[in-house]
Amino acid sequence: MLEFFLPVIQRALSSAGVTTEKPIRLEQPADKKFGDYSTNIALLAAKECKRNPRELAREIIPHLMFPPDTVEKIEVAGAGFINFYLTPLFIMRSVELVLQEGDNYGTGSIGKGQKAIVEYVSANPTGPLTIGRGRGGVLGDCIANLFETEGYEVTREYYFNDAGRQMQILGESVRLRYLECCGRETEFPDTHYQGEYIREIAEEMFREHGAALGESTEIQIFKKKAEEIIFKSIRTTLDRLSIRHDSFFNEHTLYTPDNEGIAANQRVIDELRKKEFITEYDGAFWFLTTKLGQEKDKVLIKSSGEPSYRLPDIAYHITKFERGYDIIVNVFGADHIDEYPDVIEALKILGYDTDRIKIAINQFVTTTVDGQTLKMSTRKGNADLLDDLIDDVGADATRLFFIMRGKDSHLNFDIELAKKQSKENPVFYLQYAHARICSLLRMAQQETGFNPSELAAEYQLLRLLRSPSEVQLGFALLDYPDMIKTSLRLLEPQKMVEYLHSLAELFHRFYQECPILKAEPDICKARLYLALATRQVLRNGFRILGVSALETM
RNA sequence: GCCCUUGUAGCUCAGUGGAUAGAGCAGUAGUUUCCGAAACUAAAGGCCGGCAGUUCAAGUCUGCCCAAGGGCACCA
Repeated sequence: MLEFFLPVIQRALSSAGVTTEKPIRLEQPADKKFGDYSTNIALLAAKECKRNPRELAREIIPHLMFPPDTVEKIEVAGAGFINFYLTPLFIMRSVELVLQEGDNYGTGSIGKGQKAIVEYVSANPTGPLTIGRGRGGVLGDCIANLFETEGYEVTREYYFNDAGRQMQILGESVRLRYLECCGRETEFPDTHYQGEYIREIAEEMFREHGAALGESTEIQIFKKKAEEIIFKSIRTTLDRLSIRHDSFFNEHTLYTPDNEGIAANQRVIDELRKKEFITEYDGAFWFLTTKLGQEKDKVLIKSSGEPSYRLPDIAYHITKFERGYDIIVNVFGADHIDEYPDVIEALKILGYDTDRIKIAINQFVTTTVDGQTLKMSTRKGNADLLDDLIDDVGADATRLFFIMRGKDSHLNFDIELAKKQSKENPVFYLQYAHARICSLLRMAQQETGFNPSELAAEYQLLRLLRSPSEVQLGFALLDYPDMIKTSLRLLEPQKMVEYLHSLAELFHRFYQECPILKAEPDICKARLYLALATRQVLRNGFRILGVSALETM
């Protein structure tokens, strides 16, 4: 609806000679008596022109030129709001629009010709995915979907490091477990990976090689094998949730010299040094963040000569700019929250446009069973695994639960609720609405020979739909494209979940109040149209969220 | 001690400086000769953590305080 209203309001303002710096905003008043849509632009502009807001609003209204049969009434209300009331016919034409555009309904062109990169998951292959990573993974996947829907060319990237110290420890952990398989006594340090999966990898190696690797202290072979197996398991888990990546970026490439013999990491050091933001002391190279008002400088190259994680992080982000992305989105968990400010500062110093970088941080997940919060521990490796959660509640519930709260909220994952087959469970409620429509259409086809594809000439029947529950449902359909834009702007798929829930609710009410197959033929057809359009929007929304549209339940 | 996030109905949560603060769930009272009741309707439920401030207008912005979670390495 933004696309419908904004140009009209814009033109009215200039034709009425009203100027304002403020962006025009269109909102849906909570109370329908204040109209279907409302804008406070007169209030905002009044301040700038030092005018009475209500007077100003009254002056603007005659300049609002809407196409015929669309806006029924325009009113000034309250302190100076301009409220718009749509005609029922215009609202019901949303049904026609939805059916004509089908799977494309809701797609937009904000990102046309632009490239976006969305980075998510990015877990190093040191162990199976945890539930916390899962939330970030689903969030990232949905955000990537939203960008695609708005016409961006999207790259979904996974950044990982298979060369660092943690990976050495991983290799060492496997080696020790392997020696145990060979019947040797070992001491397994606390600092090493405790999980059962380490033992499983060791056992597999023992099956393949017998005790032959026991004499070697070289851990490379253990590390390699562990990486291979763990990465495979990570990808299998992601696959179960339909989380895809089309690019895997190995941090190691940033250490490797390019054509000119200089590694990306080194370039960052060189460039920052030119800007006088690098100093060497205590045997290490420091990024002088104290010059930016921070308490401490940050180490970029340790005294051992190895880069700290910050250096490759900066170099990595530079590659995102160099690879020509217009929008750079990073999705990560709250535990990485302190990472990005330094990266951003460094990029700013180096002259990159950091406004193009958007960060989506998701808060932690706790799981509750019977109201009891399970304390998760990676060490114990118990209730923490994403795979176990998917086994328990299924992929659809896992995905939807991860994004049905704002990403900034700590998520309370109620396992029992996720399994319930009733309206309390939002996953169920959404899918039920879809299945119910499918069932209705199947029956319509049987009993009345209803064929959706043959009705193209009968859109005028929609004007028969005038009852509140019909009009409200139609109105909701109209809202879907704006909802995508809002979700995208806020990097918040939760908005979409909320919208779809209310859409499902409106459908259930309509279904309850309006007989469909028993209505007289023309009304029956019009209502089937409405149901069909609702199903289409549910499907389109489900696709963005990665939830399956079940035909029966 | 410092930084980030959160605090809104019994519970889980929406709320983009605007109108009488909204949903869902639970609880209460209703609704099946009838397309999926796996659903729907209605009433009820509030000191928006607290105190000050900015504004014509504050749940929303600012400051301080309280509480919960997370982060504060030459780990990633």
